[in-house]
Amino acid sequence: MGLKVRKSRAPPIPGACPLTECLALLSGAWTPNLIWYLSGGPRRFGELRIDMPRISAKVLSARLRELEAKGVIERQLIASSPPSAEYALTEMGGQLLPALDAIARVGQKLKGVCSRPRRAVRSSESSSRN
Amino acid sequence: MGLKVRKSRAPPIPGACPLTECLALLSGAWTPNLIWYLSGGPRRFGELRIDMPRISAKVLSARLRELEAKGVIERQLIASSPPSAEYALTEMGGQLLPALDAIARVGQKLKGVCSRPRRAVRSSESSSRN
DNA sequence: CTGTATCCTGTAGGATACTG
DNA sequence: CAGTATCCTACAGGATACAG
Repeated sequence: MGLKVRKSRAPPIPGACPLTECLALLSGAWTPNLIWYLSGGPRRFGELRIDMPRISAKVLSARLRELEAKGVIERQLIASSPPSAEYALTEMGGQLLPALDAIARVGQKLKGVCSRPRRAVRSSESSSRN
Repeated sequence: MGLKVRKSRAPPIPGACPLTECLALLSGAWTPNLIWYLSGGPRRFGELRIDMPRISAKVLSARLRELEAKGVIERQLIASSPPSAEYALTEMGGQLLPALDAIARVGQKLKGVCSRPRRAVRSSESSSRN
């Protein structure tokens, strides 16, 4: 789809405009959405798969690794049974949100209405998961 | 390059988050930069090729057509010899700038410094081009 | 100069199957 | 549940050549 703000094979301009590098952080068709869904708080692998039904496990995994390597998100493995993993934006990742908000805002103005992800609290939030 | 916020084959989420549709406007590896360079005012085909040395004529042409079809930019053919064409952001296209600025701002904060495109006025600006 | 037409390649991402 | 490994395809984009 759209986001094709992805890691393009052909790097546009050497070191020209400031868009390039920042956009590189968002490369990958799913990356912006991924960050978007993490903006509401930590999220587990499986939950992200539900948030983005059409993403394949392979790609989700790859994007998460990339973003982790770039310092945009953090992974926390929870040793439990079944094992789970939580992903959350780092402080740096949070700095990307204003930009995504701006994009979303334009999207709203240009067409529809929508709000930041405020999904229900995880079902087992206050109960037990360990 | 980065944004690969491009036209992905696999549309992320059906109609979920507001990012998707707006990002679709920016699809294509060069699109964000293209809009960026047009933000400083009307620009000719050849000038854009200079702004983005590594883009191929084919792709530049394709992106321009797409953006024109989407109502983001306007094309003005100037019947002169040699013939020239000017591309400029439409009002709608201008609405995308805040978002791009936000992205650029984050890029700056995260790494370097850069400013909006303020290239020199076209050489023949005040001279003759009929 | 402003494009368009071909051809070709790299690679992002889906599907599926399997592991810890 | 949380991933990894393979395989495969679709398509974005570069190079080149040509056209108005």
